[in-house]
Amino acid sequence: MTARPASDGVRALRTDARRNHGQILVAARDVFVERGADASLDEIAKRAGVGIGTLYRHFDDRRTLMAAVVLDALVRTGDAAERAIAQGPDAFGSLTMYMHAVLDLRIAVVIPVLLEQVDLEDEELTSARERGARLLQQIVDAAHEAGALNSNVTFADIGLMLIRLSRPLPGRVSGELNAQLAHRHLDLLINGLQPADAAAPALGGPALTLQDLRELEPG
Amino acid sequence: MTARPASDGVRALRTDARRNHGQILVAARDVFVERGADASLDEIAKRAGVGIGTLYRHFDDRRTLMAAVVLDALVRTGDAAERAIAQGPDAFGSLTMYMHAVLDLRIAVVIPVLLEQVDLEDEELTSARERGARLLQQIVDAAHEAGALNSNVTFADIGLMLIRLSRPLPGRVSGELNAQLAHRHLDLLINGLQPADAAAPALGGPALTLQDLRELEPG
Amino acid sequence: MTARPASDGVRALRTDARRNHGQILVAARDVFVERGADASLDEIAKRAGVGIGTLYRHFDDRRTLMAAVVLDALVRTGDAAERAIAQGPDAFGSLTMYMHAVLDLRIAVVIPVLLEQVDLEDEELTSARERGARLLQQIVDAAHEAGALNSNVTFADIGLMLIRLSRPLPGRVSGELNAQLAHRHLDLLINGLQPADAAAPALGGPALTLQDLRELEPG
Amino acid sequence: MTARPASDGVRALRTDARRNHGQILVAARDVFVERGADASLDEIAKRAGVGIGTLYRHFDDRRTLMAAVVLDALVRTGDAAERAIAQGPDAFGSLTMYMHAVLDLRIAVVIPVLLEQVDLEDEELTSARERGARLLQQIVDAAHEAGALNSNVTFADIGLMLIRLSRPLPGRVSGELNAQLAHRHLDLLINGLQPADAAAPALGGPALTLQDLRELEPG
DNA sequence: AATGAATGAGGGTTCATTCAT
DNA sequence: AATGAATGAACCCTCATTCAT
Repeated sequence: MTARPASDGVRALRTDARRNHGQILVAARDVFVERGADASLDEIAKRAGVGIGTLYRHFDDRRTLMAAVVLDALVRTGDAAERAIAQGPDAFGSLTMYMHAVLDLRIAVVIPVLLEQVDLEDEELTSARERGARLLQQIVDAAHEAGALNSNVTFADIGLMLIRLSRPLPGRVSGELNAQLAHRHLDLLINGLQPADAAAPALGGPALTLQDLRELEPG
Repeated sequence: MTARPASDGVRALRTDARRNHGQILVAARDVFVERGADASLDEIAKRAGVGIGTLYRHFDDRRTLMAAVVLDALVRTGDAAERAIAQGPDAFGSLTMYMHAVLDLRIAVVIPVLLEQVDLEDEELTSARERGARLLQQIVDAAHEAGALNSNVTFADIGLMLIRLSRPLPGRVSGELNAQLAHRHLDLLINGLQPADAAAPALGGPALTLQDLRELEPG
Repeated sequence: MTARPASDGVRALRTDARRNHGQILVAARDVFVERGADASLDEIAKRAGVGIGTLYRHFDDRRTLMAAVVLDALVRTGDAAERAIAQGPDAFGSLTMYMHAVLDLRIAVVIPVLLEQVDLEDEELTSARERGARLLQQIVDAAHEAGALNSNVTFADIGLMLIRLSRPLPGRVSGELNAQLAHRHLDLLINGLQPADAAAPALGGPALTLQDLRELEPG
Repeated sequence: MTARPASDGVRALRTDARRNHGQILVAARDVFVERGADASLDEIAKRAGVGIGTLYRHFDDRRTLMAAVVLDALVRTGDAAERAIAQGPDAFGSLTMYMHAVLDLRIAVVIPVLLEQVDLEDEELTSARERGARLLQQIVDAAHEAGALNSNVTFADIGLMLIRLSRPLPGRVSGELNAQLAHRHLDLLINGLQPADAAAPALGGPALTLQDLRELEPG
């Protein structure tokens, strides 16, 4: 009943492989966020500290790797939806909590970046997408029923605006600032541009001036 | 009144060159919009009906070409601002008119696409940017003074949201639908998510369902 | 008579190893025949049901494996020669029996495929080759002595024509058809192109038309 | 009516390009014959004295290059058929003249080597193939009608035997020797293995001994 | 002795840029 | 000034071989 040495050996190897798998996934996510969907796989391998061949052993090709990164992000997004449903103070509160949570998942930025090139036939991916969609639909429906959400606003509007807000802004915008601005602009969307009634909270995130903007740009 | 022969020759050449310059610029804009910032310069040259060498004679390199395309778009954006100031019914009306007009400038989509890779040191570009910024600042200030715009909302918020809204959505979204959704989402931003008071207009653009979304996706 | 436990363990391992050795050899022969000399060793290992590492434990490198496959084919070819000598109706009959038998050894196709890349220094290989050569020489000599074989035709002519006939034809030619055509063309060689005297047997194998040929081709 | 300088310039450039085109084609033919259909395109480019990019400018990809090499060979084969028809002493003489001529076209060896990987949809290729087939069919028909060719022997038999005879033998066989052996083995095929009647000519090419063969082999 | 993960060189292909004409 | 051929670096991907377990 005691594990034999050989068995130990095998397990150790698998541990290595699993570590590599994880490292590649993390590196891919980071590099895709930084460099876009065209990032070099060589750079990802280097960042993960493995050879390019190892990357290919773990992921059949570029699209497979992208699909894995997207899958990871989708699963986490679904989890966020469940938390928002469970913990939101009311229907509209769940909706805004969900939207901010998705933006907090820095991982989510890869979804719009990679979605274009990924194989949606993949079963795991499909089911993660459907779970996420189902949960968001549920959140939207609840907000509609509570009369808290403009009845014109659909599930797709929420999803697409999250994609717009998740995308890193062009130029020399740091990840940190990107995240702050995403939340600020989400507040803007929630409140609308016109002056809020007294109860509405102030916008979060930095109120950039023209000068600030200029300094962010590449050159 | 009659030009001398030699001068004719020179002037004729310049005319040719100018025509080529314009054709390349138009082709570049179109190709960048269609294929993204990574489009092949060969394709642009072909589309413009010139050799790749001619393209390089007119634009030192890829970034220079991109800068020229962006400059053109910025100038048109500035023009739109002037029209919105002159023609808007009131301060807030000028602001919304400006924002919709920028989205209408299909050319504007190249700004976010190309901005990342462009040399902002360029003098013409800088001055076009400053003119545009000055005019937008003027519009924003007027709306603030009229008490029609949430005082937290800055010039940068407006500019960045326009960038977010201008970007083509990922997936199989046609140019047409992209434009409609941009306007719809701008309305959303203007009104906020919560139920509007009776006076607010309905959202424009298509109210997509989950099913619609799915059909747009690649795969 | 009872083996000691320790010895059992060792012998058991050797049995395993021997089984693997054989499986790899069979898989290599099949894969080389199917995919040509460039076949991937990974595929061979998979086909043999072993890890690639195991393949390399048994065969130092690609050429060693090829040499082993060739050796096996050479041994069988030698056996066929012995049978032809023993069983042929007469000297010329032994020769034709031998030639058809070699073509029947589907294994023989690997000889021309692999011969280019194999290390002929190998001792076992050399001796198998010499045995085969000796036996064929004996067959040829007998046919010459019987006056049944054109005296210009040498051992090498026979051997090389067998190589030519064994090679799979290019294009979408099935293994089955390849075999039939090899035999047909051997008959052609035996009889010559000109009309045979009445006693000569008809050609075996399919008489392909131009149309048949066209359908065999890739594209 | 005198050519203008500019026109000269253009023509000169085209001359360069045409020279490169030809050089690449020749290099490809040689390298494919030497190294087989898997030869590295880099080596071909190097042999032709051009960069790899130049090779790709002239030939879209590997298959296109192969198709061009094959086309060239097919055209020359067709020409040989026409000459054999015009110059042969009689029907059977035209056939043997044709067969020897095809073997003389060292170029023809690339046909079997490359045929597997080439796009037969190509129009030029198709028409060259059909011309060649038509002419060979005509030669075969004439020989049949003259009663000089075994009536069992079809067009396809001739074509396939030429493919078998054209293929370079495996091992360290020089191009020169390969050619000689091909002709010798063609004579063998024409005459058959059994002793010829007095009128038949002796075999051409070297009568290799076992020892000769051994020295040809790799190792 | 077996395993299969890791490696990295090498091949095909694309494309920005240069340069001879 | 226009042309388009040439170049070669860079990228994706495959596979023979090594090595830790």
